[in-house]
Amino acid sequence: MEYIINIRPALYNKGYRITGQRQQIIRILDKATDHQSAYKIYEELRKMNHRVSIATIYRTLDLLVELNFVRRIDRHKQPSVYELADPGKGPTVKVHLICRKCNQVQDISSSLSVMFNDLVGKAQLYHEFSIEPQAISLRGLCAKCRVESARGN
Amino acid sequence: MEYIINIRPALYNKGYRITGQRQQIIRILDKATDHQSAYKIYEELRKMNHRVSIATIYRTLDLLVELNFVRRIDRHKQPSVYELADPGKGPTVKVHLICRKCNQVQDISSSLSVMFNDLVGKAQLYHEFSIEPQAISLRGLCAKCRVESARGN
DNA sequence: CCACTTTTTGAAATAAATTGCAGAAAGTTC
DNA sequence: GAACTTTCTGCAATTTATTTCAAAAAGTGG
Ligand SMILES: [Mn+2]
Ligand SMILES: [Mn+2]
Ligand SMILES: [Zn+2]
Ligand SMILES: [Zn+2]
Repeated sequence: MEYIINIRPALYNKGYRITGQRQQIIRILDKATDHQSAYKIYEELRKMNHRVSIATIYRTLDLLVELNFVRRIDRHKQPSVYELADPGKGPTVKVHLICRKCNQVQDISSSLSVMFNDLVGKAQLYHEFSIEPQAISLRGLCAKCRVESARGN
Repeated sequence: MEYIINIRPALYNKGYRITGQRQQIIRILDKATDHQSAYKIYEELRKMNHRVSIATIYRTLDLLVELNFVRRIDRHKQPSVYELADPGKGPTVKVHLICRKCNQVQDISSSLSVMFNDLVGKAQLYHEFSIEPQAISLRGLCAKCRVESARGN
């Protein structure tokens, strides 16, 4: 909620401009309860009669990901989806389970999430590679789809 | 080495056909010491006067990934690269460090790799989600690029 | 508010990845 | 190996994502 309040000065301090488009895009992500694709954000804004191009959505999401305000969740052969990263609050790496059949995106439990973070921290130290807050996508089959594909189909 | 020997019967048993294109693509992956992109494989085969289309390369890689013979390493804004998965040999999930500046792909140490695998196993049990052997991409800055971006530029 | 510099934007072009479809090749049965 | 069935391939079309570039907007300092 009111995430825009935190991002605005952060953008400003780095010399990025506070444009209407950027604010609207952040607002959409902030209000959303589920993960959003670039195109979904685009449609949403057009519905509200805001003037944006899809290119701006992609560029803004790229920027927010680079600044670690947003995580990109990569689904193969499906458009990526995005979520706010809430820096400061807990683990920075979030793990998602992506079903390769129904494309559903599921968050991993928070305790496992903490363990993943610890491990990523170790990898960072060992390899002297600064890993950035982000989404890890684990692909596979969800319980429902596994049952379905087990019995034929 | 001679990886094709293992894949051939596996394909056959699942009703997939052993085509010249598939065998050549597997051979390229097998001989390669580094990670290969679809286009690189395409060029390689054309150089050797093999008749293939880029669409077939993509389709074959998709198939091999689905059958867990190959891992897809996703790099954002750069074509994905691929490596043989060597099922049977050790951990099934491999973690890669991808530098967002120079796009270099680095393998994680094998001991950390084992730890990641254990954790992925736990996630699989807890969420009743069958996670498939694959590549996890961790994005960030490699040591070299971090130094460079630290001093201006 | 005006003049000025720098960043950002939309629209269109381009690039990368995917898909539809008709012909070709693989596998099967005699 | 001919006839037959099924899968696969190449090509072209399409979709999705990215980039280019001139015009617009944001920020700065009168
Ligand atoms: Mn999530
Ligand atoms: Mn590797
Ligand atoms: Zn599913
Ligand atoms: Zn680098």
